[in-house]
Amino acid sequence: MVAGMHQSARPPKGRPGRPRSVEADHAILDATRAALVDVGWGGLTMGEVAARAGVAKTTLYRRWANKSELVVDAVAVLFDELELPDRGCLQSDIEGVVLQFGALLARPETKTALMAVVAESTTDDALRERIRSAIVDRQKRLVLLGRSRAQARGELPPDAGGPDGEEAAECTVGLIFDVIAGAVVHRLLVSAEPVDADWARQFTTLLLAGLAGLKP
Amino acid sequence: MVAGMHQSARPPKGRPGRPRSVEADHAILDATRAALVDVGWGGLTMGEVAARAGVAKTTLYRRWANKSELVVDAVAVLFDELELPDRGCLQSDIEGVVLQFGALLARPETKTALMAVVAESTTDDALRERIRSAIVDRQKRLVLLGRSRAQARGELPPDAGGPDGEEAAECTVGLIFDVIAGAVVHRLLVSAEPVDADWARQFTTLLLAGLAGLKP
DNA sequence: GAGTTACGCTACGACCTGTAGCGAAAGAGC
DNA sequence: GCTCTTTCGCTACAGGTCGTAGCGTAACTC
Repeated sequence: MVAGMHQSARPPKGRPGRPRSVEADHAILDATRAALVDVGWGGLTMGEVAARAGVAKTTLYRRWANKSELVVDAVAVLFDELELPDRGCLQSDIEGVVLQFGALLARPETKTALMAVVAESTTDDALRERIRSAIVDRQKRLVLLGRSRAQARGELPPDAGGPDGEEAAECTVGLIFDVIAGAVVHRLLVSAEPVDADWARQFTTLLLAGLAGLKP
Repeated sequence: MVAGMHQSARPPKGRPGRPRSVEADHAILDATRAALVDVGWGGLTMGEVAARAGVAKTTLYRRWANKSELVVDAVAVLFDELELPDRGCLQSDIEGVVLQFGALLARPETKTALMAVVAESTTDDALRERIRSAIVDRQKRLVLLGRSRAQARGELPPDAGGPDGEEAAECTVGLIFDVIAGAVVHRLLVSAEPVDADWARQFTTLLLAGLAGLKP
């Protein structure tokens, strides 16, 4: 389990009253993922999650306002398993993380849930913020790490030292993140084709060399 | 209006019986888009669409099996407006289409609907096929056109003539499509930041020159 | 005119949502 | 131990949506 929980309120302080059951938390999130596998986002209901978790429906509503927020927390922990392997060169590092991300998104829970909550977040600002803090922003670390590692190896130029250097670097990180994550998501969910070693290599080559240098 | 309709069955043949009302078709699709703007995907109901269109709810169900299929047809026509401007060089052509695609995805109808139907399609094969034929495949023409135009200009190498040349070319087109569409979608819907001229230029530069040549 | 199909309307059972009220359980502080 | 506070499971509920069935009527073909 990772440091930060994403729940609405986190009362495990030394305050009076019966504390919230941590087992119930785990049971609910596990049940949510299991139900997503079986019935998908469209068929998921709060009642069924409660039944699977062996918990009253009211308990769910005491912690999450609706289905979307629950599902975000249920799948968020899966994304924390991602890590950047050190394979010695930037190309291999990127291929590795692309394959990991592809494998994660190929799982039925994440596949059906991620796009759904993103869709819902277009009309729900609180949900978008929750997605950002619980999932998206946490994964930018991979881009930052890979970037600094490549800079240390001399594969990428170091950060510009100028006054706007830092801002430009952050902007570039966002761009790279959108390109990598976007391409993998689109390949898997829209084009519905697998993210395998061949595709990862081809994509990474394009990312590193560009269209101009694609066919040497 | 574009050549092919995407409806389930298209009976305007010379067959007996009362023909389906074309005005009802348009009214329903218009009402669907309008309702998407007002209430978003989550708040959209078949009953409301019917009421807005001035049509009985049963009429909707006679043509579309569910909300997802209706929405796919409602937004599909918007994507046919995309076209590849001829601005003289590959970089400008790509920037132009990226900006167009970004503007289209920034509209509230498409923003809230596209991800939702894709999410639903992960557990509904018929829906995925409908999305593919009504939206996705139709836009690959842009990549193909831009590619052949760039080849004619000498900006990209011509198709390999070998036995696997055609297959490799098709594979590359798919890759480029996933990268462009994926990056724009991710930027707009996940990162929730605008696709403006600056970003389009930065992204296109990365796409053409690659990470290696990003900061000259 | 006969046959066929689409339309609007109403009604309906099944389901999901989100909330309220209750008594019981599980902690903190004294 | 005792009180206070909060959570828990349970039941019940109003409101809304889904998708279908049945009916009489409208529109079109042959």
